[in-house]
Amino acid sequence: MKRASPPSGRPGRPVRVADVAEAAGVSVATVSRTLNNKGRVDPELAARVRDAATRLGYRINGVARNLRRQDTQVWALIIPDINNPFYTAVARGVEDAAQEAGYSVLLGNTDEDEAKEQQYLEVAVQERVAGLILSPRSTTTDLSWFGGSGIPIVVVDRELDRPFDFVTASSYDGAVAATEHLLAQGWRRPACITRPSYAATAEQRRLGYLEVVRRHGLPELVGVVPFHDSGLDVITELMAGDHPPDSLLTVDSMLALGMISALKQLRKPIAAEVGLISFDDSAWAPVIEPPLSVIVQPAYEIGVAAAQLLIGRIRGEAPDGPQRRILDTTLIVRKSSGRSGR
Amino acid sequence: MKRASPPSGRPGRPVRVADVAEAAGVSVATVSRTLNNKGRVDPELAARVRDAATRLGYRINGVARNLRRQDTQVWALIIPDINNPFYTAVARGVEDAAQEAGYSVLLGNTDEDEAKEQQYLEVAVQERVAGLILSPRSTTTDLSWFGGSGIPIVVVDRELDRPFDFVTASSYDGAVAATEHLLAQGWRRPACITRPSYAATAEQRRLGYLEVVRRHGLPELVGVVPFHDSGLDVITELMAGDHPPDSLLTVDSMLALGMISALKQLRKPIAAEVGLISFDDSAWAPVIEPPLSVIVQPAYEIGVAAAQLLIGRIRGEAPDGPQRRILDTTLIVRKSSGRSGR
DNA sequence: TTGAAAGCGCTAACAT
DNA sequence: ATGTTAGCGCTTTCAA
Repeated sequence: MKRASPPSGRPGRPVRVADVAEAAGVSVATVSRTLNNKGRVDPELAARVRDAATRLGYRINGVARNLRRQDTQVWALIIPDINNPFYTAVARGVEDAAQEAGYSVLLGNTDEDEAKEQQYLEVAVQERVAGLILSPRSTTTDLSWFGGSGIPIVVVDRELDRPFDFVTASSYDGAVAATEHLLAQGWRRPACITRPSYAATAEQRRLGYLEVVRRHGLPELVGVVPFHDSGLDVITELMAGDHPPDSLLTVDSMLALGMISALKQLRKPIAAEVGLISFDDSAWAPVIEPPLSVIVQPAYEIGVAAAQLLIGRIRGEAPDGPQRRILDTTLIVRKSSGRSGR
Repeated sequence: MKRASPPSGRPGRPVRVADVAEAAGVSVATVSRTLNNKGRVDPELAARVRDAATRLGYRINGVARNLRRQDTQVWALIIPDINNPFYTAVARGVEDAAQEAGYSVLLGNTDEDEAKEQQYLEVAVQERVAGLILSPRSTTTDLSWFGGSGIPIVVVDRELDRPFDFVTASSYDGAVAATEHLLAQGWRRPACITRPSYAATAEQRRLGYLEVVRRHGLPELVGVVPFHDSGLDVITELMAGDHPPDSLLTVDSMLALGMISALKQLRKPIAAEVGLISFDDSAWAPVIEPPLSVIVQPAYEIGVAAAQLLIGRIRGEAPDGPQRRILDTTLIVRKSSGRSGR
């Protein structure tokens, strides 16, 4: 099969500025200036250039431009797992805002794996991305070597133990509100089903929960579920123990699903016998029976805010110190957290 | 705040091969050869080079490498919407396989918008990506101009009307199986709730459904729901009509959720009064009441297969003509499609 | 306003 | 085995 190639120019090879220049009868400098709308250029010449460019099907070589300009139009977005609906939404927010500002985004999933995380960071520097948006695996993720690259970083969702621009939702407040809501519904033994504490958000939620139960002199019931696990074992054990919880706060939607299916298996009807509320809303939450009460994080907006901070840094318009944007969570009361059938 | 910079080298600027060469007391060629494991190089010199590189914190400039090699390590993945769990899974498959083969992926969401799609295609050529994986908005998406770029393309999920490497699940067969399953359960008036026909998969599913109802001499009940709509209006109208369906086949999970919530509103209990089966499995499908019967597409595997085809093309190992990989769908019978309470 | 030419950082052909 | 150097395609001084 013959390889298609644009008219004129070197056969089988992409068209270059030089080809356009030749076709338009001008110098490469004029072509560059025209196509970039930089400096003054005679309207007539400009027209000839544009005409030649479209005629030849010229597409600028971004790699060469980037090398020359010492700059790229690409961001890296490194997150734990795009399959988690929360991160999916964050990614959309980032992507939409990036796109609008003329950037593209390289996506990396770390799967809570430190090696993968470092590998993606490596790619980010090598590709000389214009900026990085990172949701670190752990509060202690190593970015020391990355600092020297001069690439601006915005941390999302999970905080680092070093100061960076940072966007997240108020996990602590959300957990406090959720726990208090459970108590207001009449539950007396709420438990918090959470993730390993190296994830900053999970830890904040546990702390928020703890604050409330302590203040009320209630027992501290915490179940820690590894990532990529829905928590069946943990809840089964908790329920079988001497002091089973009467209600549950889960820190992500996967855990909520895990609890729903576990409680069904344990024949503990939700709302009737055990209250349930979870972080993160999703399309199915209002549809299931009983509808799931949730604390919503503005995930899309978190992504957008991160993008905006990054743009500020890239343009050098941002203030010197690290900036923080803590977005509010919202409590959406549906049926699962209520106390019915008693 | 002073900008951190690595020891030695030009202050405040990234370390280059030349800096490493100088520090190691060798030529740039030797540095390049060492770091790329190409050609023979004296072990002692190699050691000095590696030492200097790590000492200076050298990170290769991928942009320069790409320009020189006329090649990149990046793919573009252009899909309708990463928020759709099906595409999320495809993206993970692509990303994992890409990563393993040493590529990174640039993500673009088109939102079924032709302009955005063309814009991302433009970015892909400009960045001279090594390959493109595309789920086109429409069977007629214009790729004529893209062909000349020489960038290999693999089409996923939705077929194009022109021949390209293509990976999808057998939508037609899946729809046939689902519809037959509905009939086997005793339902007599299955309807197909689908998407606009320019999306090739939706069209295949409608056709599969049609084949079965025609063969059985049953009425053809089709509701077409625009993208980004859950179908409440369509189902309400269908149910209020003279010939309401007694069961539903939906072509994606968002539609399934739409039907579930619509049927609740219409007080038509699922399974008891109307059967439901949907394309695409999800984490919530087995958990809801009644558990949702589904036709599963191997979404992750579709992504992986697309990546493999792409790698074959890039390496020039693939056969000349376009290749097709049609992966099987699987029927998972749960409760929603059964006929209970009658 | 336009053009000539340097040079971004790297690899690879060529010379040693 | 090692070094020298051209050149990838572009932008941007600088000179005309």
